[in-house]
Amino acid sequence: MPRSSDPPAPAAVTAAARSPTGRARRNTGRSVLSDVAKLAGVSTATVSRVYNEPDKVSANVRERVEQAALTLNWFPNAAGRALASTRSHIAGIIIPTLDDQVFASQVSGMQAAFAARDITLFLGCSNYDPAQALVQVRAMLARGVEAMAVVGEAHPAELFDALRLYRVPYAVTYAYREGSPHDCIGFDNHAAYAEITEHLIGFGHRSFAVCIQPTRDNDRVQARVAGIRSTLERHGLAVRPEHMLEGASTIAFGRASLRALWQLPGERPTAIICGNDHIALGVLREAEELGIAIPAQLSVTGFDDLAMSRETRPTLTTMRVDTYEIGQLAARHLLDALDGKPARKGYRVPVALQARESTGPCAA
Amino acid sequence: MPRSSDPPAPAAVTAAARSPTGRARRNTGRSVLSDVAKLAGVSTATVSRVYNEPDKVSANVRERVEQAALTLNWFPNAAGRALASTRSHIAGIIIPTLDDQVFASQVSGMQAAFAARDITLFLGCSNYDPAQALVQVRAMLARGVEAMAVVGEAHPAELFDALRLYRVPYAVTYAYREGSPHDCIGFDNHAAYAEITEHLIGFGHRSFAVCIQPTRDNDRVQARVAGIRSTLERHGLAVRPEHMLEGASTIAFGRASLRALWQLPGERPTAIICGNDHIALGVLREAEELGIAIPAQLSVTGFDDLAMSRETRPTLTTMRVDTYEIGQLAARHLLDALDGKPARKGYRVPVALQARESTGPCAA
DNA sequence: TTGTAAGCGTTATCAA
DNA sequence: TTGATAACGCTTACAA
Repeated sequence: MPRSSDPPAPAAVTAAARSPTGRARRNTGRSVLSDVAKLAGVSTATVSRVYNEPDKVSANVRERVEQAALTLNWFPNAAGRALASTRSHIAGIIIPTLDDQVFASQVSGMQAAFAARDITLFLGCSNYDPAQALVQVRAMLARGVEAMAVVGEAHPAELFDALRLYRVPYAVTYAYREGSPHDCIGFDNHAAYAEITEHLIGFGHRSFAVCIQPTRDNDRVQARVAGIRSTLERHGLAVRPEHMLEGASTIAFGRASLRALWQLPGERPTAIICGNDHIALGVLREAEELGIAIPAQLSVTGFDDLAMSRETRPTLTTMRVDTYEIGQLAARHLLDALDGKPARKGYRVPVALQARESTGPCAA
Repeated sequence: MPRSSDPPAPAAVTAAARSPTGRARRNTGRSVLSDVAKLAGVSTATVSRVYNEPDKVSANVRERVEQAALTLNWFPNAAGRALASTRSHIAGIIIPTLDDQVFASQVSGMQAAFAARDITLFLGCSNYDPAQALVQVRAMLARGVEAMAVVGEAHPAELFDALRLYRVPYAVTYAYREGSPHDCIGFDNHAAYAEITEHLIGFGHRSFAVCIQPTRDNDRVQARVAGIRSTLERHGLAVRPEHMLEGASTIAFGRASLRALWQLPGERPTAIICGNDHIALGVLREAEELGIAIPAQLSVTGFDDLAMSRETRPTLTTMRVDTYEIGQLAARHLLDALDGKPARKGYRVPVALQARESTGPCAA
């Protein structure tokens, strides 16, 4: 066989490299397992064992093989390995976007936990588009992922169907919902926003505005809005339609929202519940500009507890969530599933309200 | 063959599934290409063509194959495909950490650009540890990545040797250095900090402090410090050793640094150059606490131009870098290399100084 | 345009 | 403990 690592051979070999009807052998310059076997004077099976079941090989042989591999600069090819075994050592995660720190750190947590078990992570971003998420999941299945994590439940049924059809263990992250058909690893968005709402109602607020991310195709945000609504309802309250604003999770949206709310005719809200700290920071900033006293005239809440939120004047009341931990827990949950361990249905990760200066008694 | 998708067969088949000396056929319940071929009544080659060179197949046959694939719920297995062709359709990127937005958005840019060409991205985080970076690169090579991006040049020689040995096109991102042996796609850290320093010198500052990330194993930060130093030197100036502070890129480090600097005996700096906006935001915040007037008493600069930096009082002078674009450019550069297009040595991405309120004339 | 069959680099079964 | 070899699921050179 005309391998680069073979001993020098007559030119005629080139012709012999062609099999009767098959194609010519490719010459990549890369050594393969059989080269190592030849150099070490053992069979391919033995070389394989050295790397997969080392203690089934005598120390002497093992050393010879490792030496040979080193000289030839060889390491196992993952595609070949995946094909021959049933394991790909690949897991996948689909997140909406890396531009949001909460998802980035979730990926970070999964990555670390999987790496400790020699599993590499395929990353896909759906850009909040269910269709893209489905495409990405299909691509990952084709790549033979052994496990998958997807953010949220708001995905096409085909997505979960495919995962089940191919028996790939998966977890829904970031969101935890009682009664979900999936293994959820995250927090209860509904409860978290109910808690925020109660916190404000406790201060005597009765007129609320909400500045939040787009609800479309986003079960987490929908749950949050539902949490706010049902809590208010229990107190005989509701958010006026014109006080319900959806937009990007940016400082700019927060600023624009407050300005718009303040220009509206009629009664002004005394509390604004924001979809995250970026939006809330924008509201705080615009309030300063408009001369609105916080919390005297207006209470503001965020979500995520960015480092910045402890530093603003006034400091921001928000909810702390450990997304890195969510990633780690999800990875461990999936690893357990791969190990055939009895599976828990999921984990509810706790959130912690950080009551700070931006919320206070209602003046009105 | 005992495939789940095969027509019902006599029980005897189970025995026949064993080849004379080989192992039994695996029964995964998953259809494979040959199942599709059988169902469509064509050869395996034809099925393959339908997906790889569709116009070499008659419309009639193509339709039959696609129908069969649909019924069997089949799609090509990436490992098999990678093994048979020479393409894996995988690229890799190694970044220090996802916790820093600049790297997260770089990954985001690469991901998008690669996805448009049907290439999936393997993600690795080195946690600023050269040894981990090397391990990750090796893992990616084993997985058959077709191209790689690594952040920065400060990596073990073996890392780049391995990449070259296996002829995997790679790019060094985030940093651009004239005369680098690698294809660099990023900005010139040295020049960027030289520009910041000149900006401050132009305001008459002569006593500087630097609050920056750890320089160890980090060529980008080293280049920044060198940029500051050489610029000062040209003006006969230097940073006193006690005014040179290294630490995490956090608000907390910024705050602690300013407090420490202000407690130091001797002449105080009139300008502080920070390694990024987080640190600078901390300095700004602590200055407010300590009653230090900015920029009257002290000028402060950041780096990265976070959205927040436009919103603080005073607003922060900083440098804008488009890291998402760096990711996109890197991906395109690597795609060009894969396409065999004439390779540019790299790209120098521009940075733009955002002169804002936190810098001004030196009062001293 | 379509079919045949070797070959991609491993693992795993069975026999020695 | 080690070796021989089929099989993993696909692509591709060549023949038809």
